[in-house]
Amino acid sequence: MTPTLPLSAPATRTVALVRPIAHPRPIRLRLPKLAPPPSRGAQPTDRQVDQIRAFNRFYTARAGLLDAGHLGSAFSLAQVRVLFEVAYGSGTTASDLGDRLHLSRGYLSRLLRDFTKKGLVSHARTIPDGRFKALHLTTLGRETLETLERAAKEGMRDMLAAVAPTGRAAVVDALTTVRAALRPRLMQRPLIRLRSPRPGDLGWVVERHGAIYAAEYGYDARFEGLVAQIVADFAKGQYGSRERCWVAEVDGARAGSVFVTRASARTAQLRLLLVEPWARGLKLGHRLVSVCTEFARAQHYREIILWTQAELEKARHLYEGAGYRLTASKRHAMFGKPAVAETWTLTL
Amino acid sequence: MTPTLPLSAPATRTVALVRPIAHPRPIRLRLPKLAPPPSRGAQPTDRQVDQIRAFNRFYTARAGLLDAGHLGSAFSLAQVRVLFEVAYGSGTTASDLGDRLHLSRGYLSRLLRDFTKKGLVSHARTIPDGRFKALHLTTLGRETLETLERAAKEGMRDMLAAVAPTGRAAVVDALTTVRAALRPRLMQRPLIRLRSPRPGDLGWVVERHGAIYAAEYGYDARFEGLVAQIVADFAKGQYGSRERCWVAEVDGARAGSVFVTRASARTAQLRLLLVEPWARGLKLGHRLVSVCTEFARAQHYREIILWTQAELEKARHLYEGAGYRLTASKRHAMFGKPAVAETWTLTL
DNA sequence: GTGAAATAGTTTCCAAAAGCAACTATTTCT
DNA sequence: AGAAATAGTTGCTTTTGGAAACTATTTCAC
Repeated sequence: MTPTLPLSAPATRTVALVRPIAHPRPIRLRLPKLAPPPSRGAQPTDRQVDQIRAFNRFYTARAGLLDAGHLGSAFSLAQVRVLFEVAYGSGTTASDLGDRLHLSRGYLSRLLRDFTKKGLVSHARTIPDGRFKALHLTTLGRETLETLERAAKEGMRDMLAAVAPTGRAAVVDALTTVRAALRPRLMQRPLIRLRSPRPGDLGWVVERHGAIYAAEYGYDARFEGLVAQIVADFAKGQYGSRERCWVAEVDGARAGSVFVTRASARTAQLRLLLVEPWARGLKLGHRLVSVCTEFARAQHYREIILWTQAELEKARHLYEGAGYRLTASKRHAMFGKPAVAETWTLTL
Repeated sequence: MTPTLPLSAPATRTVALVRPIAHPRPIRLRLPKLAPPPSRGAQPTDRQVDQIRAFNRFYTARAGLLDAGHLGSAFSLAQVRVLFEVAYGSGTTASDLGDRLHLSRGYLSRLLRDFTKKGLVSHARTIPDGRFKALHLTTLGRETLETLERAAKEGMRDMLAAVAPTGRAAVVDALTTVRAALRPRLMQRPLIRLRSPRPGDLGWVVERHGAIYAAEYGYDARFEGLVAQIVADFAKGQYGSRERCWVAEVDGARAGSVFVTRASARTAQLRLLLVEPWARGLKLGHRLVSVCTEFARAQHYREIILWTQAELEKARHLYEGAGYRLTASKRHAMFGKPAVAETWTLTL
């Protein structure tokens, strides 16, 4: 499951060299000046760490405390967290709760006792194993939590309301992405969805192709431009429902993309298959390729092709596993370094 | 300071209507299916608030506590925060500190007394107003903090190291954007920078144009495609150093863009001027337009033009203030609704 | 099966964390 | 000059939350 690169014409594009002729300033052919990508080794850079810490100082004080809704209520932060966890994972046990909230067994026990006394929580020794006590919120408990939640939501709503309305989506998207990316591996199965593009998604595809291929393979600005061209052509909608794009979401955050375009009346082309580095290993690439094959079949294409680069090892495996076969290859140096472009074909 | 829309040809583009001819399935001309933008009123939506809260629960427990570096040290969270604030705003007073950290005066006083006793903090009654005491870290204090910071950095580094290397930049970018967007107005002057594009930035320009104009003006997918086309052309680098792009950063987060392209040998064109909604009111638009004018002059263009839409009120004012004059206008319906495209010109 | 070890939860005891209100020292405002 | 306000300190208090000893149940080894 790797991003892969079904891109435009493998034929070497001739770049017109413009020589200074009659202009006040000599014109050099120069790619739009793209500052070099900040190099990234195996370890996060100091700058990255500093940026994250700046965010933490700024954000956690503001949102972290505000978010519980305990301010102004009769409950402490810890109490609210417990109440919330009981509600969320109804039927959990005390020790499970302690693990999740990092509270000592003793303290937690006392908190729960108080809640029981106040009639917010009920616990019954119903589970096969008699040592456990399954925790549940009573109706009163749910109502109480409801109130707290309302306050918390209000706080967050106010925070977000301070941002210009059309800027809010950017904030929410960003946080969702962070959450998905930092999600601990193997913790719980993430929710994966394929959906149609929304405004901004086409640009996102360009951005991520540009950033990821620059970082991983050292491709230069021309590559990002090429992706923009492909996306622009797609957006023209020239071939109506015979072309299509999907965006893959992991836990609500954009994590991948793929396009099917019309190469000819009988040939479909899979393009711009991408999987975010942080979302690899979830079989996203596999699902994206599959949906393309299905679509191409449903649209009565006779075959589906794709262009990729030989160096994209994982992508090649993916295509091979999906039934594609290598049908052509050609050297080129389109993106700033020698490479081999390949054509793969799947007969439908 | 508003985003504005110097975009492509105001002439109405003829859309070829393809009629079903000899194909198994009727081909309808259809824009790539873009799901409608989630509608946003004056208030943040419930979904947005929920997403943010999901992030908070996930993140603040993890990073907020980890980030102080107090774990394993002899200091409590509060102590580290105080130490940090003293170092950061050297010379502040105790009450200022209390406000920022939300600690009671009494508690804070005691913490500071302990620090003084341990020789980490010095306070002198040097300020004109003898009631205050200016706080400073001693050399020992700085060394101590250094150690704590190192631990904190290590924690964050580990967290980030769990993300695939090429995905880290996305996480950092996202958090930086959030911080910039939520920065309290009027609190402190943000750091503004104009820089050359980096990999991914061109795509970002497309994305933000698509998302913002869809939300604010209801433009459809064709608009985003058009932006992609402009960006793709720019990336071809056909006119070398006579074309240029700037990305505006606010506190390290991308907040705006502008391009100058070659319309003809003597005419430059300002394009894709954009200011993120959350960054408005910082004179970003003004600076972006200025830098274009300067560049066009330096490149010996005779005039600089731009295309925009009549409905973009703030942008028009911006251009007018920069010396541009309206030289042509034309009705069209390129982006899903009737609009008036305008050409503005500035003779250099 | 039976005792030993392990696990879930409870309780007691205690230390640290942190607020409150009364206090001093200085400044500012009549 | 005296009153009111502000910065900081100190003593007293409550709350928070951990450590370890304790009970109840289950599982494991023999």
